[in-house]
Amino acid sequence: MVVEGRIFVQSFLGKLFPSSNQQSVNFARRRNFSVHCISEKANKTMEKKSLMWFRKGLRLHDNPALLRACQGASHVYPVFVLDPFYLAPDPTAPSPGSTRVGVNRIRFLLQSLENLDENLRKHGSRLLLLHGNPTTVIPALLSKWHINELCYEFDTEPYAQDRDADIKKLATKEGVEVFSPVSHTLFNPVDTIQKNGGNTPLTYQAFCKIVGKPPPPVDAPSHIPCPPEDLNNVEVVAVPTLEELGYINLVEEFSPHPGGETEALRRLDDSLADQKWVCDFEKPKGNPTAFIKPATTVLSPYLKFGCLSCRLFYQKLLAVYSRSKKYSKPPVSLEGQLLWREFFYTAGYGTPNFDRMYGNPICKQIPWKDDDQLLAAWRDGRTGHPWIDAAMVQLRKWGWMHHLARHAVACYLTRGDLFVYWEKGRDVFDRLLIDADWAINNGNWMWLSASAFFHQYHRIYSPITFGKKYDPDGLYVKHFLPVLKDMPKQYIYEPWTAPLAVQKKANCIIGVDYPRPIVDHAIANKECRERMGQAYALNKETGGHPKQEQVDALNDRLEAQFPVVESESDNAPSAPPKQSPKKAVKKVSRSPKEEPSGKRQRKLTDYKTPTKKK
DNA sequence: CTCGCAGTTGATTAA
DNA sequence: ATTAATCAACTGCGA
Repeated sequence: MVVEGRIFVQSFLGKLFPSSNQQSVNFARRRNFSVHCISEKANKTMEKKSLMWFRKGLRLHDNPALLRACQGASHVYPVFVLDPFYLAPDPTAPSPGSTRVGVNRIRFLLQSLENLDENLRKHGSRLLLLHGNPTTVIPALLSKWHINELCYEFDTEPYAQDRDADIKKLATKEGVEVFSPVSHTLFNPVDTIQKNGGNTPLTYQAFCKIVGKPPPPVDAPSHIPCPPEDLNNVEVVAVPTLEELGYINLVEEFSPHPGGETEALRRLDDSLADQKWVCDFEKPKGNPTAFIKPATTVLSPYLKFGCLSCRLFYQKLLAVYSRSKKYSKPPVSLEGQLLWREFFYTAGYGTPNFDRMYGNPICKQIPWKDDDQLLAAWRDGRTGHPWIDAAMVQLRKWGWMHHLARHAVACYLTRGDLFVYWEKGRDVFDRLLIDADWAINNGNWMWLSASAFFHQYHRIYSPITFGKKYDPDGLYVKHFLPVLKDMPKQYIYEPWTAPLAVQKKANCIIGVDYPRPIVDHAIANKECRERMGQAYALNKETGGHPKQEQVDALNDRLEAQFPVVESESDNAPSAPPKQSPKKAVKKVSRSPKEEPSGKRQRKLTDYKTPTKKK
């Protein structure tokens, strides 16, 4: 994959006019000529007509593909192709959105497109929006509009690589010159891997040593030749509204982060204006429960869609640093965050099957559970652990949560408590996050599940104490889980420990209005660590590459060691769980003997009381 | 003033 | 980019 990628990229970045293609050579001569006589009444065939294909990179600033499209062109056609599969409502999905994407990210995309159109119109141009599958639409447009240059930003994701390879092949065959520069990332992952002797750097340190300084951003084009009035019967559409796409009666709270280049640049300047905050920034010290004013820049969704150039961000950030004698450093600094992004892009580009466990050479092979009930409880914010559930509700409603909240819920789903496949959690994030980014999301899920990059599987975030240490009053929980808004703060992270009278007074009966915890963390995390220990041992024995049968066999042994017991009558003092049968409380327990709820209850009651002993 | 006790803080460590 | 247990060191306070 790496080798193929390198050859592929060099073939169109290194040589602008592949000599193997006679038509391109001819075109190159014509184009050089046309630059000189552009103002003359030149023959129509000498005109350069460029199609600027937007995918990510939804911006005018630092957009080398757009800049190139504009150079010496008589017409530039700025195109975005809306894929109906990406947009169409899926009524069977667990939350509003299409099969692939939650409604927040669709909305963010539509806002970004609207803003891109506005910004193009300020230059006398406009966005040409079409519905369809880009693999068929783009080649059709090339011939309909007699395009002779196709420009788009290089994209390293596997889906994009395949799509772009097909389109480039077709375009080149038709004599269309293709220009596809790197501008979504600071560095070209191809170069970085090459600099590292053909090996993908798999530690942050190694990566940082290799890369050096990124190139500066390029200017926005000063002049954008407009597309002609006559589009040769090609139907373009206005940016649709959510309602027009079929999203009606949406009741969910919307993301407070609107899309668009203009908003991105405003937020960038806002964030960087506070020099002290920028220079003191240390990611691990951020407060994941801060939600009115988040503890980070929240520029990630703008970077994901390319509303904001990471190179502009980097340049402006270093300008702020240069005005200060002291500032934080990677990996924890803001610069460090941009480098983490690059690190995962490079790892994702250079690693086969980066988005899977099987067939992924850097991923520990672990017999995770394929338990849809546990997964659904986690996904829908009804694990019974308020800190986890609040974070998952924030994800669904806002399409965003703080990095450390992502750590907490990812750890909980995988190696910390539920032991469910990291790929299942990855899918949920990929659908709901407005900043969902293929490389970063997969990289972080492997990190948090101790499948790759990070291996200290004993380091488990507590679903009770981790949130509490940042927000002892539980304001974050109460905002996203209003059912708990009247629960006294000493019980807010463990409401099942509240006496029934307290639950009644708070209008929240545990097991009725809010679920009981689906696992006892004290027991579950112990079991998870045991499972991880055995899985790591198997990986070690087999040189890191156990066969699938060996993983399955270990799974069978672990299932025998840790039988799943359905809870019988729940005679805890705080009322029986009624709710739907789907919510059957599953307990993870070392042995059935430990099951009596009296004993379990005592363990779970281990919280600090404010009362003093005498 | 000192002692004992209870409770806190911080470093260390094992899981 | 962890937590909980442990222990030494320390604090506050009443006797």
